[in-house]
Amino acid sequence: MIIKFPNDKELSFDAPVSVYEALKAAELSGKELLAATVNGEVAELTHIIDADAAVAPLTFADDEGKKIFRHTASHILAQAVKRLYPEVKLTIGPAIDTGFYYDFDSEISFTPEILKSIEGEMQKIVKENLKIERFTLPREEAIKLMEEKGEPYKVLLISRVPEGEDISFYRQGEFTDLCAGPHLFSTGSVKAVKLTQCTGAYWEGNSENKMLQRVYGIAYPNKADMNAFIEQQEEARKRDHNKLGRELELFTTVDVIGQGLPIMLPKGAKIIQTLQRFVEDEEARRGYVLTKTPLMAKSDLYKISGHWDHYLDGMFVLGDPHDETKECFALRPMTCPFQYQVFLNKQRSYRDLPMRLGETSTLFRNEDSGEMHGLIRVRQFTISEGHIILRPEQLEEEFKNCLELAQYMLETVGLMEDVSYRFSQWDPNNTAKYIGTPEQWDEAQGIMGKILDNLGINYSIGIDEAAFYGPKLDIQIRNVWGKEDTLITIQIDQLLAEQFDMEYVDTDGSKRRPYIIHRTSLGCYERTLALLIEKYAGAFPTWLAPVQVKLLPIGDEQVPYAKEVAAKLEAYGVRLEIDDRNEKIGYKIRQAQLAKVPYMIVIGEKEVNDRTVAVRSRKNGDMGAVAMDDFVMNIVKEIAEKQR
RNA sequence: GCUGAUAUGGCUCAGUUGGUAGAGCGCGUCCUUGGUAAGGACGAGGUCCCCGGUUCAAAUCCGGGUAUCAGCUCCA
Repeated sequence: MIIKFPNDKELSFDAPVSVYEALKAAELSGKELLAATVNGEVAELTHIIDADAAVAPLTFADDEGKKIFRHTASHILAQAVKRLYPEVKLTIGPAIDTGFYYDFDSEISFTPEILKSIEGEMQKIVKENLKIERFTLPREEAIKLMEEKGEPYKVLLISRVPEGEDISFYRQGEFTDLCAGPHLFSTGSVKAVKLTQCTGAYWEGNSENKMLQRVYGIAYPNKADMNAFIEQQEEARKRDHNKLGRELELFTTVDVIGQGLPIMLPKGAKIIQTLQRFVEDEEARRGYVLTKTPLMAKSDLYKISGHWDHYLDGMFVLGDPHDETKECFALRPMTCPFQYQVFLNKQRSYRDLPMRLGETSTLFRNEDSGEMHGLIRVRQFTISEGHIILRPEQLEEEFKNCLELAQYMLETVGLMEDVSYRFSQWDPNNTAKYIGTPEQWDEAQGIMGKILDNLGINYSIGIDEAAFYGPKLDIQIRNVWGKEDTLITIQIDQLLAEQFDMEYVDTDGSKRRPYIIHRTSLGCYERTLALLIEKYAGAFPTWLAPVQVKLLPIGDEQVPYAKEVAAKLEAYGVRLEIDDRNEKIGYKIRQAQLAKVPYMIVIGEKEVNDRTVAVRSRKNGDMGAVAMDDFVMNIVKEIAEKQR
């Protein structure tokens, strides 16, 4: 048989060989070798090759290599836990993007000290350099083995494997775990390992199930790589909007106001106002008309829309919903049913369509108490909301326009490069969550899928991620920690139009049901601000910066000229501050730098006499003396063009 | 909502086995200051998250809230 290798070697073997032997023969068995691919399939080093094949080595640099490495680390964790706490029940332990975890069912909770001791035991197991051996058992024997070992979760997992299939196990030293693999050759390769935290996690991710203890860890082939990762995490922490946003005095929270209800401080409010004006102006340019609808309504409205049946838990209800004799209100969690009343105001003709309604809309959602997070997840937020009511044949064109608008917004604020798309669909097995028939869902999803494919959007599919009334295109943004959140969503809805009995008179005089696109231009401002803080580490582009220019007179004598420069800038709407404190100039500069102001102007005697300003830009450093009028015109231009 | 942790002046944190609080930065006044993490002197500022309990005595121990953080679940 002939084996091909990526280094263009082709070797011939007379008898079956292990992957390791084959790679060794091809001089590809370096110290970094972790596993391999055989004809593209991941394989362990002990895997035996008995036919022609293409074999390539896998190291930690490969995604698959990382996965195998981390998964093996999770087995070492499980082994260490079983050594120290034999009564703990094992469940599952996969590799994840940043490391690995293992879920345990344990009576005692793993405190940081316990984690430390488990980590110590793991290091022992690594030193012991235990061989990791795979073996299989028939189903019945596999169940017997796990029953003997007292692992009920493993028995459950095996019982789900189809009859007749052999079950694979991995043994390292005294420890045996049910596992599909693959794994490393031995425990000795995991040179650097650290347990990072222990938290609760539901068995099988279902909040009805028992809560297990999830131990998270990271693992690397060497200490240097691990330390580099830890350092990188610390850097990310410095950009964390929840920390930086408070330090830069953009927002704060107050106990007595409550969870998920941030206070926008003047600087944060200024950024949001800038974004909001940008969005509203751009929408007006694109044919949107402005609406302003109430923040609350009687339960009657939500009963028609379906919110009362499908979203009641998410709403703040004012009054007693069970008292029929009194009016009951609820704060709005979405704008749709309110804005539809604009369309319903009079009889509509096809000539009115598409009707593009835009509103800077404040919404209220009663999130569970553990869900709130900085500006990312809040209970009250303001979104660039809008609904387009249209004829079916206008759907594709309008959808495209919505996407184009969203992309233009993201491009302008600088978030476009962190974007991914998710086509959020309903779950036909979870019909209680949704309104409408399977036929209607198939239709709406079919249309949306076709539009997305026509546009060439590279999307993932999220099952059971749809809104209760229709499918969504969610534009996801990755934050500093690599976590994804939905920033923008564009949805196709035919069901709420039906609930509200919306119709228009078509060209032939017949009445037809419109389609509706729910969409946002730039998502909700709180979340957008959070992502921007992290994106720019607080150093916003000039057009967004709450303070665009800081004037730093060197002494009292220079203050009048500073005020003259300020007046000139302010006449053009430039946002500025004058630091006229009695401090050394170096100190003032330092303070302005900490505040991440885009431009600072040091004004000394020379500048006053020459009618110039000594400009120091955040981006370009010391720019020297510039004629005052030139500086004013340049910064005005930069702001107007929204340069980054 | 669930699991775990945390809560001390504006910020970052000390506070030893329970004996009613400290530092640095920041803030204010005055002096001094022409250049990138810090000139000097003086000063103000704390219901030690809240409510109960134990105790002669609670920032410290216990219970219940509230808020914050990490994760799960849920969501823009």
